[in-house]
Amino acid sequence: MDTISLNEEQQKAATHVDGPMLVLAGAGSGKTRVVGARIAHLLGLGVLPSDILALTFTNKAANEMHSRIKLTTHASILSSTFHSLGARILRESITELGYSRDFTIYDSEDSLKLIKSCLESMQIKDEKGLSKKIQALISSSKNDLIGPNEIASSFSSEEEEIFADVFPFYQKRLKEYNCVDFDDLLFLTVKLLKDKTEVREEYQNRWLFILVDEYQDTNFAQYSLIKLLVAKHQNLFVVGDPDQSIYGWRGAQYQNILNFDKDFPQSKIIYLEHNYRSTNTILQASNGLINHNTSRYDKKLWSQLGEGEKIGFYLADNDKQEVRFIVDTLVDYHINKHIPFQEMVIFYRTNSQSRNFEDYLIAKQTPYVIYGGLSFYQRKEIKDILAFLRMLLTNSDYISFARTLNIPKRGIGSTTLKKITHLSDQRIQPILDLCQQLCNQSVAEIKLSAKQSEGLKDYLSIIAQLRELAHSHPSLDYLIQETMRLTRYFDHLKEDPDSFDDRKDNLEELIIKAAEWQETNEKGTLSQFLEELTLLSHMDEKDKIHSLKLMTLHNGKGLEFTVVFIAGMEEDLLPHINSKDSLEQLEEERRLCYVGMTRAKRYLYLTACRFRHLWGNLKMMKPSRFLDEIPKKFLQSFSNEPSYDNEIYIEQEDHLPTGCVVMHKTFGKGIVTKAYDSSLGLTYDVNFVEDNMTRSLVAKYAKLTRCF
DNA sequence: CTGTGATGTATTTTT
DNA sequence: TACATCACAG
Repeated sequence: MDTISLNEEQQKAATHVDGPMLVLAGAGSGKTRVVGARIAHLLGLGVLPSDILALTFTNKAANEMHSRIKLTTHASILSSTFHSLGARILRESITELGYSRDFTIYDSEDSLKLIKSCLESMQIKDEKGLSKKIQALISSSKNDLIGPNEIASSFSSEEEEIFADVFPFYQKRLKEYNCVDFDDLLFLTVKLLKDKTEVREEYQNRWLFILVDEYQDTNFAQYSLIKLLVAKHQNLFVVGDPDQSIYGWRGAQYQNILNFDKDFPQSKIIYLEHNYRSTNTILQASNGLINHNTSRYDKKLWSQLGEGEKIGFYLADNDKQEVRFIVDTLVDYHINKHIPFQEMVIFYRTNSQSRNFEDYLIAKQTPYVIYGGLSFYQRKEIKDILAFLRMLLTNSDYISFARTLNIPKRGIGSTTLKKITHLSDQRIQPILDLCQQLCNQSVAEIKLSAKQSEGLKDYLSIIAQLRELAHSHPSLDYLIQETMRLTRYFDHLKEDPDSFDDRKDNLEELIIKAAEWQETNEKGTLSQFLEELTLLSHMDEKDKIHSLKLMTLHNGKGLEFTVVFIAGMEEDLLPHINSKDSLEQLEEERRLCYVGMTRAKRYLYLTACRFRHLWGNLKMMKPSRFLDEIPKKFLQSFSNEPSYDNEIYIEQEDHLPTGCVVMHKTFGKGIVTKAYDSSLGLTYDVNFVEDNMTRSLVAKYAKLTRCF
């Protein structure tokens, strides 16, 4: 890669060789190029590709880095996510911790199921989302490197008390099943490196140059992993931007980036402030916003790309209108300004906001991709088949066992499953071994009906047949087809005719993906295939070209688009209602907005609604405070003026909840039965006491007063 | 055991 | 709204 087209600061970073370096890279300052150039520079000096490790947060970023280097230098370096690196180290050395090397990786869904089963065994009722709260507590505990036996003994809530009991139990079960969860990939790896000297030294010698992208988003476990790996050679090169730290809720500590010079006293720091992406308007508006954060180092991003267009602001009456405005505008840009759809993005705070867009995009026949939500590999039918495949590699993975046992229906329901689990747990006997035993001889604790016994035999025979097949190294796609054939999976799917076609398509897609994977990974094993799929994220799915993209603001990090829309710029949505408790959280919301804005190259639009459908109700929204924080001179309003007096309308407290008692001048007392959005605006159905009639009344015309 | 409808309950971001 | 769990009937 040529370093000639780099600016002075970029060059300094790219030609750095020994010792720790921090590159504070503002949005759009060309950090990807710098990292690529620096690796190329190292290789040019004779550093071996195998000496270099590049760490990222998503597989997408890792793959891009890998191909970038491959393209410019023909060298193949190890470019990996933190989690994949953890998996790699554990596959080599986890026996030191008493697990076996063929462990299974549980995704969040699997681990939640395990937590639920732990709660059941401990006879704790899973109500009010307890299991999910426990899951979050376990996750953050592991990310803070606090193990199940190191939990503090004072608790601020009942949940925490339960968590303290469940965590050790959960972790014990994971080990018995020879499984690790996502967080274990970091937690156990750090534990391994900390506790086992030989293992630590081995990995400290393996990579002589380590690069980390998005350093501001590292949590304590990731930070510790890095520190352990570079302890010997100290050749650490990190890139990041504290203003783009948006994963605090997941344990990320942007202080890691601010403390870099203290952690690594010999370090050099480079500031990249020349922005090559956005117009000055977009940049200054973004700066104006982020300046409202109190705890930040001042940074002055500048651009030479000229002033550009003003930032568009549109205040819609309701969410439907917002969607129409955004999509219509994007289509207009496509047709009249000839901007390709893949250069456009719609950002929003929460995944649920994507639904309205999807409906309208389909209606308008506009090509789009939604990132997030349920990813391909999280779909029920895919996970079912993958769970069968997992059973070929383990006798003890209870979650996959429980998932597959009754497919197709064998008359073995939850009661029997519980009995089997309980006994397997008591005896510390792998679940499949116990089932084998149940088939061959009678076991006093569990009596099976003839039908159940037959069913269990059938299940075990399917697993045995597939294992034998797998032994003869068939292609993955054939193995998957055989799994579906033997389990008569399509028959199972036909029980729900509505979803059958979709699910069948997805499974066919899975077969194709497996075949493709096999082609690119000739020596790849089933175990590697499954691991890779588990560690994929939403962003890793293939780009659909010529499509406009929809995603949450979180998923926008690291991307850039010619046209950017940020929808739902409303109080309680952005900043999100759950993030308003503390200044710290509020500032993270502001950074999130900043990240969204700085994705834009040329055109940026912010939109908000006066009313929005939220969990089945119409709710009045206030424009986001962030809009006020952007200097007015950069904004241009496209808002439609409502026919009624907006001021008065806004002053109105909130809309009337269903079920509340209201008074009307002519009809008297009534009860609100429904609130909805008609063509005339907010409308209520009111059932009046006097004549028991329900009338529809438009809020802005009918004067309804609430009675308490 | 399994399927059904009622009932409750949570709606932030994800490797 | 929409999803998950629960209670109950077949």
